[in-house]
Amino acid sequence: MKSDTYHHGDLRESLIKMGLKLFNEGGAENFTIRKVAALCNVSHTAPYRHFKSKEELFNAISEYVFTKFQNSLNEIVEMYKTDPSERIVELGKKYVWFMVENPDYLKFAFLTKSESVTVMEEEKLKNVGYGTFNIFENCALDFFKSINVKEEDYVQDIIAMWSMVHGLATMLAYKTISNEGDYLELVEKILRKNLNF
Amino acid sequence: MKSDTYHHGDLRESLIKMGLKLFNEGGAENFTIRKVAALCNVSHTAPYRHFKSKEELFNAISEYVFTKFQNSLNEIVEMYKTDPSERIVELGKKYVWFMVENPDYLKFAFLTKSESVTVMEEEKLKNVGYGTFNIFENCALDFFKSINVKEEDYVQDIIAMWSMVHGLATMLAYKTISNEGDYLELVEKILRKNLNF
DNA sequence: TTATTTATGTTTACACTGTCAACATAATAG
DNA sequence: CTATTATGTTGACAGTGTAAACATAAATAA
Repeated sequence: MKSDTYHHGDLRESLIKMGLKLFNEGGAENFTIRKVAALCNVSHTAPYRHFKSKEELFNAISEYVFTKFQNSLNEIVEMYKTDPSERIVELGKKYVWFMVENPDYLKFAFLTKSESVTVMEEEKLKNVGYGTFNIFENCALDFFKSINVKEEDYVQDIIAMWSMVHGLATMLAYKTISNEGDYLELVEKILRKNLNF
Repeated sequence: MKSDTYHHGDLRESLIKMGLKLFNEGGAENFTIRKVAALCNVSHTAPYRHFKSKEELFNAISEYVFTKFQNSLNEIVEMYKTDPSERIVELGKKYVWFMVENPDYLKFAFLTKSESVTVMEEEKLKNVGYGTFNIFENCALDFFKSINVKEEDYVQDIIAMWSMVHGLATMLAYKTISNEGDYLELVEKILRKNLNF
């Protein structure tokens, strides 16, 4: 695929991966179009043939990361297909695990500059947000059907459950609470106790 | 206090407030030392007499914001001194309210670039994080004493409760879930139901 | 095949950024 | 009053995002 020729061969993909690498290594400040280009052995304006702006590259990376995240969650969904309650716990654990193990991925994909994206981009970001939320939502609905819960409480219960998972994940990832030791055990205990299993 | 003289009079304070203003208006990209200086009617290097670097100004703003946040929470703590359970709910509501109403404050104070701060600064950031957590923790302990909860479950229960509050707050602030309508009512319902009142 | 269009990359240029060094002025201490 | 210190300004520099003009390879039409 790659060659020593004038053309790179797969620059778009490389830019995304090198951009992510820079991000993970040195944070947002290290994420520079010119550095990304240099890492791809390409002139500093070459990226503009593939992305209209730094922000567009950023959004592409965001999409790339979120796809990975969602795939990771969907693996769990498949794996525990036959056990709705176990699935909820494992999904929560996976969610927390991914955030803790990839804090930079999410720091930038989830939280950074959602205020400076255009309306369309914002819509897309919201969707990836909804994406992971929806995966959980569907599993939660399955779970609720498997036990006895009043229909009208579905939405609030789902929000409550996911809030806890999401809150745990962000606090652990950002070290608001310590994540030394076996944090997954902590997560599991908390989920089992509070999700009424 | 202010004057038309060579010296500004209260530049440090002004830099913090104008920096915050820029941040809230246009996000991180709008937060530029030179713009902050311009807003204070001062040359573009004047800020360096008060802050060693952009990051130091950033941290000062962070501290300023978090102090406000904590004061806001402590008001609730005082107000509901005699009612431990009500206090928990109101504290959670205030937390969510502050995050939703000031998403940019927190987006930058809470989440941005915790990877690029020095060890000492990181320690400080963690402390402000612990700060709000501790306010809640103390109230939660009061509450647990007022009802019957096994001692050994304190820690996990507190984490669970606060995870939900924090998760709700971030999801609402970042619009992962819609915050149209009366979101505080939603928060209150969820808290009351899940905090076993 | 050859010729032309399109996709992809490079060079150059510009305004803007953070920050340093040298200098200027005001406030304060002796 | 004078010297020191705190605070501000000017000018410079390397690094940034990005637009314009140019170059080359690849794809397509003839």
